[in-house]
Amino acid sequence: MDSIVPCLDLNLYTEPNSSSSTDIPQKITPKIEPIDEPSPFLPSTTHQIPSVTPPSEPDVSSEFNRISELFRTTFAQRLQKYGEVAMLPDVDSNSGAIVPYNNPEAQVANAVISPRVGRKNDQRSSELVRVTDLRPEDHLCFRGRIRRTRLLFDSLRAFLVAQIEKGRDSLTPQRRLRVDLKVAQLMKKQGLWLYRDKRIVGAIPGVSIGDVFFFRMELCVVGLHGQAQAGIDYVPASQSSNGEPVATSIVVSGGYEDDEDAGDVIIYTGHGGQDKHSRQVVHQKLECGNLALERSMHYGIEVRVVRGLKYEGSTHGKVYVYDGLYRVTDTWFDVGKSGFGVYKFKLVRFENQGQMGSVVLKFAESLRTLKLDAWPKGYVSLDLSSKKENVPVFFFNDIDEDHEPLYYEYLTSSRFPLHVYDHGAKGIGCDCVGGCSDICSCANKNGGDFAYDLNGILVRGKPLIFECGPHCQCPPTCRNRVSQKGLRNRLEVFRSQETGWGVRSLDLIQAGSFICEFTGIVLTHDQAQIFTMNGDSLVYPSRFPDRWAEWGDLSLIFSDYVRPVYPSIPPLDFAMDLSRMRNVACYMSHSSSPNVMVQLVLFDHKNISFPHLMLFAMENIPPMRELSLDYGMADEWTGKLSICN
DNA sequence: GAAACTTCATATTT
DNA sequence: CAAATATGAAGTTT
Repeated sequence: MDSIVPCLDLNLYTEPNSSSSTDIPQKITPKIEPIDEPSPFLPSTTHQIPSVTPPSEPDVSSEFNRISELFRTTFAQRLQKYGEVAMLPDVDSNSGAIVPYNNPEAQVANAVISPRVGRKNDQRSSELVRVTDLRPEDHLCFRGRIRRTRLLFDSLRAFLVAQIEKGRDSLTPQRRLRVDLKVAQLMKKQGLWLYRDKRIVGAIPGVSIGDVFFFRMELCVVGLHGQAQAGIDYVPASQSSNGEPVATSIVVSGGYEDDEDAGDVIIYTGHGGQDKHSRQVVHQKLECGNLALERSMHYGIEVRVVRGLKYEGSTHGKVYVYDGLYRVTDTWFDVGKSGFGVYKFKLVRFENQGQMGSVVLKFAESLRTLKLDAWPKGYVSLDLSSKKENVPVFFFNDIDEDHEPLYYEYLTSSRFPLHVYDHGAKGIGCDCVGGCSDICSCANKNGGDFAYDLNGILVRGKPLIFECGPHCQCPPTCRNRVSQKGLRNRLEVFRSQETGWGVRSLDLIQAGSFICEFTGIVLTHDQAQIFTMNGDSLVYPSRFPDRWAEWGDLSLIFSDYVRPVYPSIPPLDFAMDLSRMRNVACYMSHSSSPNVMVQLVLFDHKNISFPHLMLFAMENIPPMRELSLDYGMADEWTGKLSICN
């Protein structure tokens, strides 16, 4: 069962008319582009290929029409010739040619990621599998694996960025470093790239539609798209059981001028034919990814689509969004805008998939500038914080008339008992008048490092972080003030059928960045006792598990990694009263695989028993996706995750 | 806009 | 002949 299709004639793609190959002119005139290696679908006399410019000459397009026609008829002929044997199952077929995907048990076993064995040089397996019908617990398992992998990628990147920043002085010229590549390389060396032992056709288990990636390499690491640069990923002919390549995923990043992206329907340009400056300068050939995409159409193989989108706020102005599965429905040879031959592929999105992530991103972005009367129905309040936060906190409910969140006073920062501040200002802050550097006394309290990189990304979770604060001499722009500055993303409290209340963001939140504080009136142990007797429910911060330890846990990369234990702090012994004053954080739902975590921070006083509860993103959180926290509650799946590891 | 960068497929050499 | 090595093409990020 390891072959995807019965064997075909391996000579299918070699030039059938070998006698004529020596007649092909290498150069005719500077204006005419010879095709060095004619595809079998082109006429053997290639010197009639149209001139470079101008593209609009009538004989040019007619010549291309002729070639295009020939291309089509050759497809048809081949289909006629091989169609009856070369059939891969469609999604609903149970021919079994793709290694088992009708047996739920087998699917999981089949696609479980195991350490590479027996394969040399980190090569990917050529074995095609499709993973379907995941049970909820399977999905959680795969999701967890993706999550841990991405957590490692993101936090390893933050770590390396911080290291580089630290070693850099202002005199030496800045080296341009590709930290993303470094991260990918390190992870690959440790065998941490996912799905290398199977080629997955269709969805990657654990990757959801709408998942957002900041780096192209991250797509490789999670197995979504295996090419570091090329837009078409495929099983090469040499690895395929029948000698034919098969495409499994594409990235639509706008690098080709002839692409037409209408969302559900994409006219995708094949790759090749470009010069260093991404201009089409020669005709494309039907080979590599182009041929593979054509084969995927022939066999009805679904293709994953990732879109590269412009996005302000990303370090390089671009993000990648997984938009789901498409099928190739048509292909033809065309004259591109620059006048050279390009292969085109029509891709149509499968129905009944979730909304496209790229659409959600664009929608959330459009809300920035949209007039209020054009907003969707359901916005009860446009700012729960009444302008106390930097950005509005929206309140959305299109389900019922429950307006409860409106009835609380909004608290931007936790209110501690007065005695917490009762120590005088001596020895609290640093004296870095001109801005903080490595020798800053606050940095020293963190163990000699700043907890954040220059972009404000948390480098590594710690038991407690010391930020500079009101008692420091440094300016408010100091790099060591991140969580005290309040919201940066437009958050939204919303009514949900499943979770009652929930929180989501209208902005894309990058992994490792600060989201908001979890605020309330802080009660000492004794005060809390009295409250509990009155029947009021309180939140006990000590119940939040140490999720911070996961952010920046590099033990899989560096064998000498030790989990940070400094500074050691006593167990939290206070409660938070949310009965009158609260902020957006308390509406976050619980999850045992949360995308938000608690990091304790101190900045306006020095009592380590009463730190602020600051919330940071553990993943890249796309707009409109629900934020979740681990409140330390038992989870119904907890006992069933043993198949994971 | 140029340089740095990595992977992969294929071609070539040992 | 298999393994090692070289080359070119792919496109993103700084």
